[in-house]
Amino acid sequence: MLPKAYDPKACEDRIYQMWEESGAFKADAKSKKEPFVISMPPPNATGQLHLGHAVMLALEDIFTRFARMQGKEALWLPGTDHAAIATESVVIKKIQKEEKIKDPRAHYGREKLVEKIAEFVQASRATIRSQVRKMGASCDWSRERYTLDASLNRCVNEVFKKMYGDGLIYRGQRIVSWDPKMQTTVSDDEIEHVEEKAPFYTFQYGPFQISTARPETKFGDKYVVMHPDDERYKQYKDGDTFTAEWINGPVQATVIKDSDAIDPAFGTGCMTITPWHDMTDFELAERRKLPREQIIDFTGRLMPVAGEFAGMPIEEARPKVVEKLKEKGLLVKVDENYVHRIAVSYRGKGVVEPQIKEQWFIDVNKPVVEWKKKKMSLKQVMQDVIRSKDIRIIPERFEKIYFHWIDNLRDWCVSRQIWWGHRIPVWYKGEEKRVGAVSPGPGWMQDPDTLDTWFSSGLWTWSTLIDPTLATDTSLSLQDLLDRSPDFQKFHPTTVMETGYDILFFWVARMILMTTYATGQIPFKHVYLHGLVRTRDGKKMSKSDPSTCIDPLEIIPKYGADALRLSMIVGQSPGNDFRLYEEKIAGYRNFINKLWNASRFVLMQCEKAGVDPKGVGDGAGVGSLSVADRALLSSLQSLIDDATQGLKEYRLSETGERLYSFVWDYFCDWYLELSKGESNPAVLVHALRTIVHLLHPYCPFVTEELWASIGPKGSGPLIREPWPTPEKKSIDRDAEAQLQLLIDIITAVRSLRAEYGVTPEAKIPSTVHAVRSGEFLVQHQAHVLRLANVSELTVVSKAPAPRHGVVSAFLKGVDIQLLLEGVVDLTKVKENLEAERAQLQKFLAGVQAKLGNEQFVARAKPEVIETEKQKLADGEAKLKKIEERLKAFA
RNA sequence: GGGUGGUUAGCUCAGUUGGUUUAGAGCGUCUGGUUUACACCCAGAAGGUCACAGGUUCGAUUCCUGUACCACCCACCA
Repeated sequence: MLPKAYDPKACEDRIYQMWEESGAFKADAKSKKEPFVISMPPPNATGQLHLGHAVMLALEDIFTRFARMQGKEALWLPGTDHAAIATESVVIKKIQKEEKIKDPRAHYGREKLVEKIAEFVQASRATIRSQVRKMGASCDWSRERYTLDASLNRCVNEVFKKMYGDGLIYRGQRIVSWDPKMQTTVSDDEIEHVEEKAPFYTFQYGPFQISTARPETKFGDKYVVMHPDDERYKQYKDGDTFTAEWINGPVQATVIKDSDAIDPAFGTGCMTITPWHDMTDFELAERRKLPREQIIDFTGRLMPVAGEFAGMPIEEARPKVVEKLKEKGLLVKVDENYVHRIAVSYRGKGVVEPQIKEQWFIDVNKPVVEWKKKKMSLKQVMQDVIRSKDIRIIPERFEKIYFHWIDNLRDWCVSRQIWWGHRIPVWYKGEEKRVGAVSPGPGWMQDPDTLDTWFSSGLWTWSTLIDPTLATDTSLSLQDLLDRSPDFQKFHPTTVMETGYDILFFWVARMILMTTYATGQIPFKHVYLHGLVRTRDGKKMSKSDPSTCIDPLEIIPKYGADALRLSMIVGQSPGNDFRLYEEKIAGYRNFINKLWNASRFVLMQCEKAGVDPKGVGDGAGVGSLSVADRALLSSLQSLIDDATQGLKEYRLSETGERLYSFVWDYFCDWYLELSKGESNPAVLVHALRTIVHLLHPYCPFVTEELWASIGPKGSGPLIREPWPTPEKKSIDRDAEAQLQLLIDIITAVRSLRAEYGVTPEAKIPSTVHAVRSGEFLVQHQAHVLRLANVSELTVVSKAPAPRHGVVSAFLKGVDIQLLLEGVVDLTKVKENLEAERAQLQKFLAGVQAKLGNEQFVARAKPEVIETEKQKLADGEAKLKKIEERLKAFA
């Protein structure tokens, strides 16, 4: 016999091990079955799993288990990401703290530091692996990958080479966002904008007044820009020169008229430019072929051009420069309330300084990509796959956001000045340059930079499917690798990419870019974006604040992985953030326990009847069915239908709720209660088996544990069981309607009891007393019941302590319709019926109008029209019945 | 500055192309209860002008327009 409460701690690890050893997670590339593939977004190998990962794992596991049970060849490929900047900065900080080494890069040198990072990553990957298992993730560990694996590195190098050959990768002097703290370039997407209040100074610059929040960059400014239509400056012409007294003496300055760079309504309407340290200024300088000069070095200190300020860090120099200009009488005014946004590195949190550097870029506008028999740019391909619906994003609104992002997309800077990552496969010897993974010979030096981490993760859906043994054969081309890797052939494109909406641009867009280019295929058919987990107060969960932060590793032992999974899935809709807190998780723990106890009850009934639950065979020995049995079997069919349809359409929350409500509100509260009068063990077992199947993707552990007790003899684990299909022959709407009527009557009697204040001591028999007295009427919907008639029911009730007095009678086959006779208050009934008729007629007219509407019919899906027609038919039948009954009154 | 989402019961949220939902759930609150699984339970109750203002419609929480507040994203305001 099962214990009184479900204990997840005692089962989960054992069950997971059983699944893993049974080979159920392992996908077969030779299988003839339709593939279903998810590439797990690889967690950063920098530490621990958090709730964001837990949501991802729960969602993807549900998709995968459902597909597997549906008979698809399901592959869920797990892995980890080397997370270049993030990892390097974590390890450097760690060394600084633990080993008290100020500059770990200088201290250890490249080779040794990379080794140390690799060690750290090894440990972290092991932690993550065990944590993913704790969530019950049914992923194929035999195919686990890591973004720095040799075979993935091969793919990175091959793609780089191909892009270089196509002229899509180029090296150039461009303005980039430089993180002086991490000493590397960061990409546009790795920048956060933080609001900051800073004094906004206006200075006299020759005859002009210019404003700036960054006077320390202004040493080399020799151009003053204004809008060509600005009336205030119409006496100046483009190219006019003048001499202005400036920070370190007079400068020769030139007037520039430009309509793109300047907003005449802002400030004084004119500005000086600093092309080396400002994006807009850089672009203007590029257009006009203006000279540019570096003012701030790569460590964030002023260069010799600053004269007496040279060598000072920015924060120190700024007030001093202002002071000097003030002394010279050039400070016009200071706005202390000015608020602007400063760029901060997402990872290192250092203030980003635009700098001009030689970097590697991917050209997103060059139309050299072969796609659908046309030459397109990377940008165009990225737009095309979404616009043509090759890839569908869920929820759809993110498509708009995606397009907007692409419209503003500029060339992607892929080189990083850090050591942890894929080394750029380019070699130099004097002026010569070669692209390749290995040195072309003596005297060649490899580019010291590494690639942006998203370069390799952009290949994730397919680089993970390349056969690692083939990847060692350097004679093969990229196309050969794709053609000859069985996994790639079977499992690509993947089915669905499930990830947080926060990395739509970072990652999803980049996978589309890299994969379409490198393989000629889309990386995935669907993108399912989940929301971010927040605290009860709607704040972001942060590790730095443990009071608000829920750690999945503390929750799982306490409430079980199943409860955690449900709490993150039900009540959550794609693309929207959701709040998680302990009471919610406890609520689903209660549900798991309810299911557990319902199963105990079923097993007890079997024992009582001398039936072996494992011996219950589908179809055989069911015995005679009561109305309640038929109603249950019938509603199970619609449940299967709804669950299947819901999961197919990724409506996980709704489907979870439907299953929850079926189990608790229907199966437990009604069917099991009715079974206390008289039970049919075969039906009980059959129903429970179906329920456990349908719930398995959501809560795999408890259902698997129950399956061990109720599954047929000789059956394998639940994870391998086929998904239930509805049986038409079990559908019995009459039985459902009759049971519903019974439920309605019982409910009505109960509320009657409450209304007349029957003493609590009287408990259930009080219902009977009330009924027997014949004084009370039950008014329910259009029916007014005289309870004297119902009193008949008590006679046939034989249950020792009937919880629902009327129930047993029902099971004995008393025709419920009889109860409706002997109506007392005829006028009331008539009124009710008439009201119901009026409402129904109105409704039917509405539905008819809808079906008659051409626009609706043209736009609606066939199944929607079907349901509308069904509504109409049902309504008309009901109306007919009402009419008949009304006729009786005449 | 541009864009997206949100605003439904004390709290957290559902609500599938306008009507059979006189607005639903979970938690919390209150009342009553240990009954052949389950107190991680059972039976009930209270609690909502579906943010506001207009419009379309026979009918709007649902569609349209505007307003307010909240959140997020994007952008080169010096």
